[in-house]
Amino acid sequence: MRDLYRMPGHLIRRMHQISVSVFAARMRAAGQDLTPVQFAALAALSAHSGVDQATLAGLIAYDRVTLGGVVDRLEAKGYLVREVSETDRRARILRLTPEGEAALDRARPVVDAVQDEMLAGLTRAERDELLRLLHKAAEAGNARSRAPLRAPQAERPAQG
Amino acid sequence: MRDLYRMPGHLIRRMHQISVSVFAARMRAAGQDLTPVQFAALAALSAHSGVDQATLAGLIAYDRVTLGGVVDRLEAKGYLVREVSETDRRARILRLTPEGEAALDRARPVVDAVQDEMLAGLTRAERDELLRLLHKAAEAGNARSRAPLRAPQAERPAQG
DNA sequence: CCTAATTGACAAGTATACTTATCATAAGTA
DNA sequence: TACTTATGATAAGTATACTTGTCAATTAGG
Repeated sequence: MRDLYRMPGHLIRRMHQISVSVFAARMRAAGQDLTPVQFAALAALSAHSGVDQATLAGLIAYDRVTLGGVVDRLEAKGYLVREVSETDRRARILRLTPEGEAALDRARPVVDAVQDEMLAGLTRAERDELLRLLHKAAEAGNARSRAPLRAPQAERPAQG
Repeated sequence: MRDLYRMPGHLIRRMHQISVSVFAARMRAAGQDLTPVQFAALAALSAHSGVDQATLAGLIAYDRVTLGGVVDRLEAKGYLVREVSETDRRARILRLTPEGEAALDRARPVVDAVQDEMLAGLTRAERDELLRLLHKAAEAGNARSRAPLRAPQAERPAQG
């Protein structure tokens, strides 16, 4: 069997762990209080205001049940509001509040810095190549995930 | 700000999600019941029998508290035993049972198959390059993780 | 030797990230 | 229209994956 330390699964998990750790550290240093999924939800909601929870989950590739809890916490922070849809009373329509938009704008530069720091060990060319390979592999594996990405086609072309 | 779908953090998370999903599906199909971290713990313990929990956590780059719960569940399954160390009464020495060794041996080929399936969209050359880049980035980011890898130097040379 | 700092393990709390099941509502078909 | 299926949301349960705090035991320094 191949060495644990050479397994794609192990290395992906390590990079995810590093990513989450750097994200938390940078957010904390900036005096902000958003988790990665909370940021993703705010960003997607800003671009697609008025979608329901299930649609938002698809836009950022999260399980609907998981996203329900995330939305709970964002609502508690006053960053978004839930309204019952007028056309489908099962659905909850989500909208950012001005506070939510402000929190998102504050977070954007911090999140950009996180992306650079987590790949600090790679040259620029290597980062580009890693990004290309991850994008290709993630696209190919989308259906194998429990929560496939369901984004507008225009936003996820086949190659980066 | 760069597109969410092009962010390293997002793509890493997606690949992790796909990895975990494929792992669970393959394990289930094989009639086995191990999670990724449980497998990693068994594999590391098989190679380093008799280490304590904190050392095992370092060997697979997990938080000590998290690993405590993992070990609880492996103990409940009868895959390992905990003994108080004779040289340090704070420490719990871990050893695989024959059932644990058997479960590990059954899992190995399944886990190997998972590694291939999660990168199904890439050519062999691309997989090798992705692995190299992930290894390099993970090594560089090790200290930025909350639970750095503390493996014997011989088992993690700088390049794969 | 004695105090201080460290370490191994665990408790409690938070936040994902899933599972299955349930409920209400919608949409489809006969 | 009646029946069936599908869907949006939530509840309950499991398993990470961390945080801080506590306790006991060990080690290091003076």
